This record gives sequence, C-alpha cells and structure tokens, in this order.
Amino acid sequence: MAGKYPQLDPRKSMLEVNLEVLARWNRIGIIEEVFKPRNTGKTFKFLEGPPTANGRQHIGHALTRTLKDTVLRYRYMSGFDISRRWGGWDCHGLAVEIEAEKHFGINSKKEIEKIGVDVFNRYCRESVFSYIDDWEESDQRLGYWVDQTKAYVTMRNEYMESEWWAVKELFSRGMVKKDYKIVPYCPRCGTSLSSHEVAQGYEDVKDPSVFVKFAEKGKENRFFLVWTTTPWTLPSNQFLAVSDRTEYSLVRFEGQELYLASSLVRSLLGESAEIIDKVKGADLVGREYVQLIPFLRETQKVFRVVPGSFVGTDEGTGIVHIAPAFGADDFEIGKTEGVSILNPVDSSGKFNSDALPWNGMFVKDADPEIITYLKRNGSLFRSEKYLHTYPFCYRCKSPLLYYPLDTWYILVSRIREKLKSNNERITWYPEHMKEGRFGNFLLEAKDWALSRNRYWGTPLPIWGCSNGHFEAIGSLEELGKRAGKVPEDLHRPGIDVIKFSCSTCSGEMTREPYVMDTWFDSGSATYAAQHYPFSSDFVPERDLPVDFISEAVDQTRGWFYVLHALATLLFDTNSYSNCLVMEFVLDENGKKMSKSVGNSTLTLDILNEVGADPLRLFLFSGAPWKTKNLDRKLIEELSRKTFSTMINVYQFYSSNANLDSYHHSLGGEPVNIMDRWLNSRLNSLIASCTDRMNAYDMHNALRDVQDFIEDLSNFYLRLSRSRFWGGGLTDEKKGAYHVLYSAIEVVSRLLAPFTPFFSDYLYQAVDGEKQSVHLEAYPSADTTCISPDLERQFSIGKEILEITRRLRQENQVKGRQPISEILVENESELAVETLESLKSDLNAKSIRFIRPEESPVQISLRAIPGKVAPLLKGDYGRLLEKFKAEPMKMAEELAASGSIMFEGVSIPGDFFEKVRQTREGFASGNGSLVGTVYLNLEIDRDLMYEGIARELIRRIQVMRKEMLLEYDEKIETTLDTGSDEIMKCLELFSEKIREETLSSELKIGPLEDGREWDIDGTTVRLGITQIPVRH
RNA sequence: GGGGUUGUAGCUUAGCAUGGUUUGAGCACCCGGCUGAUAACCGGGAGGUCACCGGUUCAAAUCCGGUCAGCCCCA
Repeated sequence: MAGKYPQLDPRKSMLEVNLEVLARWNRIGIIEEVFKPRNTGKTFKFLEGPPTANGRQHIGHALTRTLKDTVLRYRYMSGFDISRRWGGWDCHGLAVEIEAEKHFGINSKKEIEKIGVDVFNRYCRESVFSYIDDWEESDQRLGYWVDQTKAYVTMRNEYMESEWWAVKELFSRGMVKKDYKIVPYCPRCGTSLSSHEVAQGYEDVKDPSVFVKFAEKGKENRFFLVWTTTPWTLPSNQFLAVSDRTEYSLVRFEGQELYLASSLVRSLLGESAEIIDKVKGADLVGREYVQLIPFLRETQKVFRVVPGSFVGTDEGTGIVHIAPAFGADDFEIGKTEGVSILNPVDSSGKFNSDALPWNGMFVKDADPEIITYLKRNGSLFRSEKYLHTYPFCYRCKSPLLYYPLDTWYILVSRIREKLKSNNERITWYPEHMKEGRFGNFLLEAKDWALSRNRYWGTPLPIWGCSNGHFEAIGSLEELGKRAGKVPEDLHRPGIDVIKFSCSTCSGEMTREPYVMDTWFDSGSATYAAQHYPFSSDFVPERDLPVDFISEAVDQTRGWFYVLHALATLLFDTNSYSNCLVMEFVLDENGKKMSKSVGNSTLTLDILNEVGADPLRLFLFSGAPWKTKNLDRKLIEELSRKTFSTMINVYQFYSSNANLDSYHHSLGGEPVNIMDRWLNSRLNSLIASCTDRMNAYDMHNALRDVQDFIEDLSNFYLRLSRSRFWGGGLTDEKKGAYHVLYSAIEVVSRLLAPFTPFFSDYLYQAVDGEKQSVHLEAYPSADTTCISPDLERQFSIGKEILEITRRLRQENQVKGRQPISEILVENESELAVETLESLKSDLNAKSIRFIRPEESPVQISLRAIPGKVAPLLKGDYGRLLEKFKAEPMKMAEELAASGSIMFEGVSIPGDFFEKVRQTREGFASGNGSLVGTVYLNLEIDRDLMYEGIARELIRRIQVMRKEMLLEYDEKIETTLDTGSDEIMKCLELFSEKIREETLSSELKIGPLEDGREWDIDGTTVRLGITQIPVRH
C-alpha cells in the first residue's frame, strides 16, 4: 500500500499537539534552518522592538510576538530572505534601577552612592536578564521564531559606542544643546523625565485648591485674589500675572476689596459681591504687592503684577501666582524680568531653607501646613479639594515637580517639518495613526531631553571644562586618543573618572555626569544593533527603512517616535515603512491588566492552559488594533472550529484513502463538478489570502481560511461522502481524493503563519513534501481553476439545499423521506451537474426550474387594514370572514369591476393587495440569492416505501458501526417483522438495502436475538452477522 | 480643556472608503432533527430603536453635524 496515512487522535489536546510538534522541531533543527540566510533575491527587512527581560513575559508581549512572527513566517514562505530576524533586549533605564533599589532596600540616590555606583550597576547588569529563561521558554512555546543568539543588547559597549557616534554627530551639527529649563522631575528618582515618559503617568487626583489674598502695597484692605493647586510653591512667589486684555473687577466682598477677572466674579463670589471698579489687565500691570509668605529674602524688582499671555479665565481667578522656579511659564517670566530665582527646594523635593518653618519637609507634605499658616495670618480666602489630572512618575508613582535643571537636549523641534514629511512615507495599520495620534504628535514635537541624573544607562559622551567648553566623544578610539585610556566597561562609574584637557583652553574636562534617556537606546536599534558605523554590516542607504515593525499603541510616542526621530536626524530617512499598531489584551471583564490589580496573565500560564495555536488563533480574532478581552470560551470555540474540524476532515480523507490505497502522489484531475467547485473555491481562497497577507490584513486572511474550512467540512464533505465509499479507485474518485488532499495540504500552508504547530502537525499527517510546512512556499493561486460562475452556482445550490432542509423541518418531512419534486423559481437555471451533486441531500425525485407563471401558487386578495377598516368600521370583521370563505369569488369580482361591493359599500380596488399563496400540498421559501423554492409534499406509496427502506438501511448501518466493522466488511442481515408495509417495502427495495449495507444476504424470518427498532410506530427486529473475510 | 479612537443580539463579530430588498454570521440559550466525519452535524426559535439626536437624500448602520459613553493620548 502506497504511503499509508496515519490516524490522528481527535481527543488529543492542542497543548499536547503543540508540545509534540515542538519536540520534533527541536529534533530536526528546523528553527535553525529557517534562520539561515538564503539568496532569494528579495529581502524583507525586520526590526525587533526590544523588551526588558527583568520581568516575566505576559500576554501583551505574546500578542506582539505572535503578530510579528506571523508576518515573518508569511514573508519567509513567500520566498523572502528575512534580514535581521533577530531579537533585541532593552537593558538600561529607570525601570531596572528601581528593581535594583528594591533589591538593596533603598529609596534614594544618596543611598545608591553610599552602596557604590559600581555595586549598584553590577546588580543592574545582572538583573536585566533575570527572567531571560522565562522569556526563552515563552517564546519557544509560543513559536516565536526570531534568532535570539543574534539579539542586540543595548548595554554592550559596541551598542553604546554607536550611540556615542550618533550623539557626536548631532552635537557637531549643533543639534545637541545644554539648557537650564524647567523640566518634569521626579524627586524620588532624582531625575528629569522626557515628555514621552511624563505622558505615561497622568492620573486623576484630588489636590488642595486654595484661593489666597495678596495685599496690594499701599492700599488698605485691598487684595489680589489668586488661585493655586500647589500651595508649596507660594513661598517662592515672585510675581502675579494677569492677562492684559482681560477685564478685571474690584469688588467689595465680606468687608474687603478684591481684584479678580470680571467674568469670574459671580461664579466665585456669588451675588453678594459688589463691583466697585472695572479695569483692564494692562492697568494692573506694575502694581506692587506685599510678599505673601515673607520668609525668603526679598529680591529686587519682584512682587509686581506682570502680563502673561498664558493667563486664562477658565479656572482660578484670572490672576496667576508666579514662582519662576516651578513652572515653565513662570520660568520664562523670571527670565524676562531678569530676576534671580527663589528656589528653596532641593533635588529630593524637600524644602532646604532655614528661613522656612517647613524646612526639611517634602513639598507636597507641606501643603496642609502652609494652608494652616495662611489661614492663621488671614491670607487664605478659600480652601477646598480639587480633582484634576496630575503627572506622576510612571515608574515609582511619585508626583512630579516642575523643576529647573540643567538638561541636555536634542533640538527635535527644529525638524518638525522633516518629521512630518517623512511620516508621509510610512504606511500605518490602522491608517488613522498617520494623521491622527502619531501625526499630531509630530506637529508639536518638543525638544528631546536627553540627559538623566541617574546611574544605569548609556553614559552621555559629552565632556566639559570649567570655562564652559564642551566636546562630544564619538568612539572608543577617540576617547583613547584624548584620555590615554578607555575603561573596559563604558558604564558608570568607570567612565566618570576619565578626564582629558580641553582642546580650546586646555582646562581639565570632566564628563557631564549624566546617562542618556533609555529611549535613545531603543531608538538607535536600527544602526546600533550592528555597531554602525564601526562595522560595515549596516548600510543606511540599503538597510533603511526597514519593511516592518509592530508594537502596541503605547509606543506611539515611545519607540515609534524615537525611531522615527533618530532616522530623520541621523540619516535623513525613515526607520520603517510599515508600522502595525496593536491594542492591548484586556482581562475577561474588559479591564486593563495590571500586576498590582492582579489580573494580568503570563504568557507561559496561558500557554500551559490552552496551548500556543489556540492562543494565537484568539489573538487574531478581530483586528489587532482593537482591544480584545481574554476569553477562554472564545479560545476554545475558535480552536474547536478550526483544528477539530480539520482533524475530522483529515480523518475522513485518510481512512478512505487508506482503504482505496490512494496516495496523493498518484495525482488525479477533478472531474466531478463538486470537485471542480472545491478546486475553484480553494484557489479563490489562496488568491484572497495572498492579497490580504500582503496588505497586513492578517486577521481577515485567517477568517477567510476559517470560512473555507467550514465550507469544506459542512458542505463539500457532507455532500461528497458517498462518492468516496466503495467502488474501487476510479478516475473520478482519484480526482476527488486529489482535490480533497490539496485542500487539506493548502490549508496547512495557509495556516502555517498563524498556527505554526498545528499546521505542521497536519502537514506531516498529510505527508507533505518538505521536512516541515515552514519550509514550504506559501500557496500560489492557479487562476485557471477559478470559476466565478461555478462558485456562484454552488452558492445558489447551497441556498436551495438550506431552504429545502428548512421546509422539510417545518412540514415534518424527514430528510430521509424522498419527495417527488422541488420547483425553483429563479432567474436562471443551474447546470444539471450542479443539481445532480446536491441531489442526495435534496432527496427529491426531480428538481425543476420554473417561470413565475408555473409556480404552484394561487393569487388571492388581502384587504389592507389601514384603508379598509376605517371605511367599514364594525363590518370589517365580516369582510374578512367573507374573504376566508370565498376568496376566489372576491378576486373575480375585483378583476371584473375594479371594486368590491360589500354591505352596500363600494370598496375601491386599491384598498386591496394581491397575495400569492402557495397551493395546498406545497411548501415554499425564499432565499437571498435564489427566488422561491417549492417542495411538493405529496408522498405517494412508492415514495413512502423508499423512505422506509432508507430507515432500515440507517438502522443496519448503526448496528454495523456498533460492531466496529470495517467499512468494507460484508454481513448477513435478518429481518423480523409483522408489518405488511415493511414487507411491501422489502419487495421493492431489498436489492438496494443489500447494496448499501454490504449485506450479501437479506433474510426474512423470526429472530430470537437481534435488536428491536421502532420505525414511525412500527416494530422491526434486525440481526446482522459478520461474514469472515479472507485476507 | 484639546486630539485620536470605538460604540451593530448576552458574548465575539461581518457590513461602513463607492448609501439601495427584511443588518449577515458564530458562540451561548430554548425547541426539533440527524447519525459509517459523531467530543461532530442539520433546521428552527428567541434575542438588534445598528449608542443617542438632528441633517443631506426618493432611500442612511453606511455620508454630514452635534450629543453621550468607553478606551487611549495630550495639557
């Protein structure tokens, strides 16, 4: 027997299947095989977005990885050489440092320095890969095929050296500048945050909201009313700002005089406030006031009202308290007014001035005390809690302060236009990212704060001398030349001791004591991963932009942005040309997963629960850019519909092919119309999948395959089953086998990018040519096999079948009972062959297409209630009775006279509508593709006997099955009954019964044993015995 | 406050760029059937104001404007 197909155990779980296939992959080294470069002449350029392996992999990672993996598998099967199918690891940053702090049980920079930066960083280096085993196992089990042995690692010297090159490049172009600016600052971490980091930490909180009174100098009992949500900044107040165009009122309220914006008087003070005077903001400018909290030394030119364009009247009083140390707008005013800044707060967010009663307190903690102070000395006007969104450190949750710091910037705002025009060349999935979230962000791109006052990161390669000269170092070689030595590890603290003399003034240059924003690391992945420009492996002109990247939507202002910014800055090109943006996986209730809430799901856990392929299938249910709730029932359903159905299809194929000694190497041409249809349908599927996959429309490609599987199983196979039974291996049957084989084999290939384990399992079973389905080519459609007409015919045929089934059900005519005829009223007829193939399930002696006038209907009339009832009022009921009694007569009357006389009233013709009524003895139904289908329900005696015969056949088949007989084993059947009907049936159909049940004899006679059956109320006893077969 | 996005049955969704019979499916539920693929399968039922309001149009789930709600992003 040529190539016996194995039997698959349908009870085997997908988890088992996955593990089994994984073991095989490892045995045959298939993964390594796929990683080998190949010269196919076309390259697909990929870039992995680097995660950090200092925590375990969760289902969100699994989603990105599945998506990327599917794209890469598809491209590989499509003949691409995939460049840089490598992993990558993000190693630096605050996240890692915070874990390290936890490890050491510390909470401040002081403590880190006490432990020693070397000790601290050594721990960071180790901890970065503390969960690498979990990641490796998760990836393996998930089937994520990227080469981790070649992964880029951002903490390696080579990687950092490339970044140094980039910094120097930008520095020498004047794109990197140091500036004293107000920056979002985390007092706990002691470092500033970049705008994209701040963006991740907004939360709704209740803060104190205070209205305070600043006394105007030289005026008795007259105040400026001011509002703030940060009382702790009040000791640092230096100015008040007003909008010079806004109108302000001086009001008398509760025995005092207050200035505030006119538009806010009523909402803040109510009706009792008496307006004394109205002035423009500009008139207030220059007025002086008494320092509110007089502890800090008064500087000159302060405590005045100044104009501020940013002052609004949406909230507050229209008069804004200005503390230049703690706000960007405030800072600008301080600069414009040329005053030195009052900053009584140290870098850990605590007051550090002896002059203040709150010295040593964390500023936010001092808020209530300051409020109490204000209340006591009568400056507090009103105090309440105010709900607003406030930024917190996205890592440690401390409230951020806006704080003046020296910071190194990349002047990204200068290249906004370029960023925008390069964005035009990116294809985004979904499309709206381009003009929407990403595009909008580019329009207002801020300068990129590059420096961080931290420890574990790529050191900023800028040195400076006491004369304010700065130099950037762009390579280890350069550093060696300048300093005479290079540390073995570029990280702090080793690099901090490297000094050299200034090339301008010969003064000693020390390194600016910062590390770089981690986002610079990941944003450098394009070039730094291959040690550009020190190695020639990476060639920007050739290797940029990469074809495809994908991450979750949170990377819009993260990785997507920094990649884009750096490619534009450094190479004047794009980093990537296709970007697929995913949404998150939420928990079963649609809530965001988070570790702290405890509803997050680890990749490995869910893999152990359901297996990789079911999970992957689920991750492709619906568009990747829509959130999905983790739904185990859905996973199970998808899995069953896809995998179990295909297993069933395969089982059918294999068992029959084995019986017939058929192997697909024998080939076969589809002759039967059903086979030709399946072949057409299959090739249409390939064509649509190819288009969709190319357009990154993967979830719809998968859905197409799933629809095909449904069709294959529940239409093709259901109707074709009998053609595979018995009768030897005819040419037609060979054709059928071959088409069915192709369908299974092609499905295994179409599914391969999505569900790599199951596809290979199926591919092996069906005895594919290659060692693994993943070495196969993606199927290509043979358009000569596609016949839209044929597919349309079958769509209609399918509908006729469905309507027939429905009508049978409604009229209690069993599927097994043959009926005399089916009439189809349709615009066009179906080919005889098409109908022929449906006939066994239609189970009718004839099926005909008819014109409307041949339809078994009678036209009757129906009174339109809305019209007739108002006319006849109470007599309406009797009209209906008359209609029921003599419908034809009424119709004739209307046809003759155009109206109907009833009880002396003439009812016009248009008060009636024509109704087509199906004639007695028929049932009818309509479809969306096909017109009306009529079933002739009259069952004559012949039909009835044939129906009984089929009932008998079915019972015998059940018994065969219960005896576990092989499909081709012969039996001897005995039938015992007292029913004349059944005897009569046997007279007519015993031959047929014998044939269908492989009974060499059908005896009639009394039976002691056997089994008793009830056929529509008639009792029959049946016995079968096996006839031994000679092998 | 600004920007983006989503809203179709209890759940998962198709349809929406190019308006056109009654908004299609699957799951779950209920009822019935089938039985040589059977941990399948087939038919039916119930379940939708296509978030809401308005506009354009002969005609709107679809186009336009607004509102509401969720999510994300920004201040």
